[in-house]
This record gives sequence, structure tokens and C-alpha cells, in this order.
Amino acid sequence: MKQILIVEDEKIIAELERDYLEAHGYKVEIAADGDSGLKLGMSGEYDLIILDLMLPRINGFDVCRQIREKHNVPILMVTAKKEDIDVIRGLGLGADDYITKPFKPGELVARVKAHLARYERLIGTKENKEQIRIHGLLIDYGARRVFVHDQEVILTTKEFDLLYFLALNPNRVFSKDQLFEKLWGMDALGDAQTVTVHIRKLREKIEIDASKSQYIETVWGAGYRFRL
Amino acid sequence: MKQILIVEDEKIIAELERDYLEAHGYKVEIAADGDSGLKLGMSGEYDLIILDLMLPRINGFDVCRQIREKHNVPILMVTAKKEDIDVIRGLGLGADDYITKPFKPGELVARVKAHLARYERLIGTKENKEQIRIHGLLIDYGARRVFVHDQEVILTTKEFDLLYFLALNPNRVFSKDQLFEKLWGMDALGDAQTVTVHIRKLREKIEIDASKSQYIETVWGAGYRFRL
DNA sequence: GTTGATTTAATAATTATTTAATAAATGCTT
DNA sequence: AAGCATTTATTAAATAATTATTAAATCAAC
Repeated sequence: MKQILIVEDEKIIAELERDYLEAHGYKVEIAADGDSGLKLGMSGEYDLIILDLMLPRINGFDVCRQIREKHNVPILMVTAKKEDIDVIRGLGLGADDYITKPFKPGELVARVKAHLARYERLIGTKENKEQIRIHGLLIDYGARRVFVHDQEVILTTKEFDLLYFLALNPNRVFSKDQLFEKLWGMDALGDAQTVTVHIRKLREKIEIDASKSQYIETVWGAGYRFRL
Repeated sequence: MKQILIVEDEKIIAELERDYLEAHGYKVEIAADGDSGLKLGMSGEYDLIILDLMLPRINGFDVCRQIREKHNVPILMVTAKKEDIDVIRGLGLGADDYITKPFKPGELVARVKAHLARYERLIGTKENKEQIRIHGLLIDYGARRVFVHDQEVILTTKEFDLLYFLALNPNRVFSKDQLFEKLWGMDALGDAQTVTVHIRKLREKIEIDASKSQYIETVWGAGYRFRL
């Protein structure tokens, strides 16, 4: 679940925003002044920050600039005056979007959603997809079931995790060590060789012809890649 | 220099935009309909795309969606009606920003600048560019794939590393020893002659005519250089 | 305890990399 | 401009590294 930080001194507005965002499935926290907003924002715990320009103690400009120096988190600036927008933009603070009060709550939610989507697209911290369909393959994450051309294949836990992770990041190469760390946990003790064996079994089950894999490609010297 | 594509059927507007952007140091090309806009946009040669919603042949929605499926390039949507913006946002096409006609040219430039800056912040850190495109060459780092004029060529690990490193630092000459140290590690034991052989194989694969290299130049007595 | 999943280990198969030897090209000296 | 020294290109063979496969051992769930 995505975490959002609202930095806003007007309690009524902050809570209104929070309610709307929570209704759309986000986890929200509120900071009531620039000081605490900066402190929380710098923690790096949030996926997006909504930042009011006019704040007690430290103003929105400086909060934005300082957070931006350290983190790439999307920042949405909220201003009372439309004219401010050009000024802010001109300052090049690194805010990602600007929205003027009063705004329709739906608009805020739409922008939040759009920015989170873009950020995911660019950075690749993907949220779990419920279903993935590629070519003849259907991976149902909730049910943990996999179908190849409408024919169910039974996978073990590790096989499923492996397939799901690769399919979630298609076309990207992951080394055996990366896969091992991703799926077994970084402190797991063991050999990346086990990845090889699981890939082998997985292919046996989902590939028509194991010798020329259509889904999972071997990238020699680099790792494996799910072909899109 | 950043390349911008304007997809806009109204010639007057397109040229106005172009003039302003060129005055700010951008290289601009114009596509006058959805068809050619899509084709150019899909080439991946541009750093940003300005896309009008109403277009002949293929509308802006579909152009945006299709480009977005393949590329992460920032897309700015231009609409005539302010009311459209919420509709577009709701569709989740993956556009990065929205601007309504008529707009002050300064505003367009400011947004273009802001989006390019954000994009660089997130992606274009020279240390690990996700994709490099030069002339007909596309190097996809994450997928570890290389295309020459949309034709994939299969490279080995060392060949890929070599090409990627050189392309990341175009126009700069590296001696064989420097390359060996960079790619093999400073404590690697071995001969820089192996670099020569890898360059040879790399050229064989990516150069049209191996005798007159278009990508990797030999600088006699100094080393190799990726020609920009 | 039995079953099935996972890991380890050993070996085979495949592919990449390096070495080495020779040819070709370039620059320098006279 | 010819000849020599140096650097780079080319090629093939030898070596090294990586991945695939298989079977047996270990582990975990029921």
C-alpha cells in the first residue's frame, strides 16, 4: 500500500484530503507545519508528498528544495493563488506538479494516481499485479495459479514466485544472485545454483519445447529474462 | 542537445511552439498528423513529445497510449478544452502533463524544461543510463540487448560491456589498458590484447562495413573511441 | 512416517574468453 | 620514397567459464 504524506497547516483541508485518499486505498499521514513536514519527508518513508506552499515555521519552498536534494519522491505543491504556479515553476524547486486551492478532491486523487504510476514506470518499483497475461500465459497472483494456453500447470511455491517475478519485470535481465536475493531474502544462506534448478523445472512445466524457451530466456553471462 | 517532437496539425501553432523551443536551445521536429507522429514517436529518438489531442488519422489518445507502451519518454498533452483534462487523466494514458490552448509560450517552455529535468533526475544519471540511442544504434541496459536499425544483434557479456561503456562516454578515447582495467577490474591478470579481439568481434556484429567503422573508431597509438 | 518440495552436488554440454601466431597498417627515420 | 619499428587487425586453437541436466540428499508439511 502506498504511503502519502500531507504537509498542510489547515486541519480541515488536510483531513479532507486524507479522507479522499484513504478512500482510494492510500495510507496517509499529516504534518501540520513545515518543520515536522520536512522531518517526516526526509525520512524517505513516503511514496508521494502533498505539500502546501504556505506553512508555519518553514515554508513550502524550502521544504521542497531540501527533500528534493535527498529524495526522488514525487512532490505535489498546493497553492492558494493560481499566479503562484508560474513563480514556483520558475524557481525550479523540483516539484512534480502544482494544484490550486480550491480543488475538487477527485482531481487531487487523479493527480496522485498519475504521479505514482509514472514514478513506478520510471523507477520500476512495481506494485503487485493481480493478473499477468502474456502470449499464451496467464498468471493469477491471488489464486497462485498458472495457465498455459488455458491449460493449468501446477507449480510449486518457488517456481511460481520465480515466474511471477520475472513476468512482472519482462525483458529485464536478472542475474542468478539477484533472483536469489529477491526471492529467498538477502540474508538467506545458500547457493544461486538452486535458481538454475528451479528455472529448469519451471521451463519443463511451462515451455512447449524446453530446448528453445519461449518464455524464459537465458542471457549468457548475465542471467535470465522473461521475453515479452 | 535535447530533441523534442511536436505532434500538431495546426501549422501555425506547431511553428510557434517550435520557434519558442528552438529559441531555448532545443532541437525540434514537427509531425502534422497522428500517423506520422506515432511513427516518429515510436522511434525513441526524442527526449520529450508534445502531443495535440485532436489529430487527423490517429487521435492523440491512441498515439499516447501506443508510445507509452514502448517508451518512457515524457509526453505533454495539449487540449483545446480545459474540461478534457480530467477526462484524459481519468483514462490513465500515461501522459505526463496537460496544457490547454491557448497557452503562453513561456509556460510551455517552463513545463518542457521541468519535465526534462525530472526525467533526468530519475533516469538519466550518466552512470547507468537505461537506454542509449545513437544514430541507428539502441543499447538497452536493463534488457542487455542491442539493436542496429531495429535489428537485434546478440552480443556476449564482454562485447556488451565494452559497447555500453564506450557509448556511455562517446567521443572520448580510451586506451586498451584503460578499457581492460575498467571492464576486467584492476586486479585482473591478462593482456590488453584481449580487448583488441573483443573490439574486432564487436565491430563484426554492429558495423555495417567492418573496414570503415561507423561506431567504434581506432585512434592510432591512443586507443578506441565511440563516435558520436 | 510419508509425501512432495527444495537444495546440494556431480557431471555433461554449451558458449565465451584468452592466448598466440601471423598479417596488415601506420608512423617515423633516413 | 624505402625501410624499419610499432601498433593494430585477423584468425584459429586452446582454455576457461557458465549453464543444463540429473540424481541423490535434505528439509518441511501434513
